[in-house]
Amino acid sequence: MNKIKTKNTQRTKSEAKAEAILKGAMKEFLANGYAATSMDKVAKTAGVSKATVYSYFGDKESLFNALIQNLAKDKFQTAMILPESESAEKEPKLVLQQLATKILENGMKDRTFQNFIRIIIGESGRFPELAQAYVNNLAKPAIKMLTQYFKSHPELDLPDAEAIVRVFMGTLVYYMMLQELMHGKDIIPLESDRLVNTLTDLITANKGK
Amino acid sequence: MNKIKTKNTQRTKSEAKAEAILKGAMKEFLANGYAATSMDKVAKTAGVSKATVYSYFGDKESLFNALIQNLAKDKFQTAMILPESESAEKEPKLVLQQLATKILENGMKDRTFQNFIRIIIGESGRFPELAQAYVNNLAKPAIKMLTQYFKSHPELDLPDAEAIVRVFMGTLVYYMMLQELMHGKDIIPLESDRLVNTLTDLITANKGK
DNA sequence: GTCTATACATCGATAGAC
DNA sequence: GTCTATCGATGTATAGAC
Repeated sequence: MNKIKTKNTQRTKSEAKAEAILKGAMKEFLANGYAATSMDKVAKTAGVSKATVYSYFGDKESLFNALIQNLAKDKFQTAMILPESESAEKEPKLVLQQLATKILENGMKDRTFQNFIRIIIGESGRFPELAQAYVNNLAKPAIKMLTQYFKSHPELDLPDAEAIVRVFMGTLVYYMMLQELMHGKDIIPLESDRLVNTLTDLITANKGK
Repeated sequence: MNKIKTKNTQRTKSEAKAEAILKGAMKEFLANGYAATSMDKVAKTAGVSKATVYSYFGDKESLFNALIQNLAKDKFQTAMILPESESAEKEPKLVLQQLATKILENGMKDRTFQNFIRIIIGESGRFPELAQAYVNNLAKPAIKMLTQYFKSHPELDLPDAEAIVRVFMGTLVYYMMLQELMHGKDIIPLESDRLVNTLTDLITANKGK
């Protein structure tokens, strides 16, 4: 039991240091991108020596991989918002409006998340596995969840739920991308309410046949 | 006249060399990103010495700026496809289907264009002016053109043409991004025809009131 | 004007002290 | 295990020959 305790303490210490390194790596990589981030900077920001960084993560590429996989699996999982439990009884148009508004609100203000998206896309050519980690851990669950919602509301009369989900998500992502990531807010302004209203109207219009 | 001729010849030569440098810079920057591209590599790919590159473009940042602005203004302007002139007489649903299909076809196969998008987004935090050049020269004209089309078809009964355009473009861009840029093709497959059909159906459904 | 050669800083990674 | 010190390679940028 004493042995176990000691072991746990050691592991905790190690994990604490590994976490400090990951935290420093996050700040630097998200701010400067992969190539422009030096291991010296990561070590200094993490408060350890460069040799310690290497002893924990092997090399720069492995550290970057560990960081991004970690962010995709843990940190930004919360970016996916589920329709609340009471939503089953509410009007679909209202549920979708609230969902879209929440997604936009969360995404438009979170600079860290925006930098995460920037680096994932920017490095998706050179680190395809990291882009796929994003797809698997963030995009795919969100799509599945929304698809399930649409399929559970046959009164919406949507013949292709999977495709509708892409319209829904694509509209919101493209808006965040143009207005925030690409700094288009003042060049091509558009109120988010107009977008959300138009989008949810299109989906719930019911084609009146 | 002789003087002028000489001057023109000189300028042509200079411009030819500047073009060669830009061509080399394009290959390297689009393949490796900004930070990971060295001026040595650019010079070698362009077939000139490094000093010549610096004498033409000052420093690395200026060269990158010149290149991306050039690509946004000239090379990828063609990525924007106009509805054909006869389209005024055709069914809107058919026009939109053909337009969406064309946009997807052009975007999904063009690796150079995909790398251009990758670097624009990836560097949009550190080079906001370049992201805005993309918005001004590529996104904004496309949006304006489509908005004009929707406004000229009142029978579609679209209360907010600007917002509808964002839905249209966003759906297509998000699809290209997930399937191609982020290598999600095999993880979350979806036939482009289903997407295009669903999208154009939504817009032309006419709400049957 | 265009080249070669080089200055000077910083990179990723490791050896060796403790 | 974690540090300091340092290696060789490579980066941006420029000086000087022609």
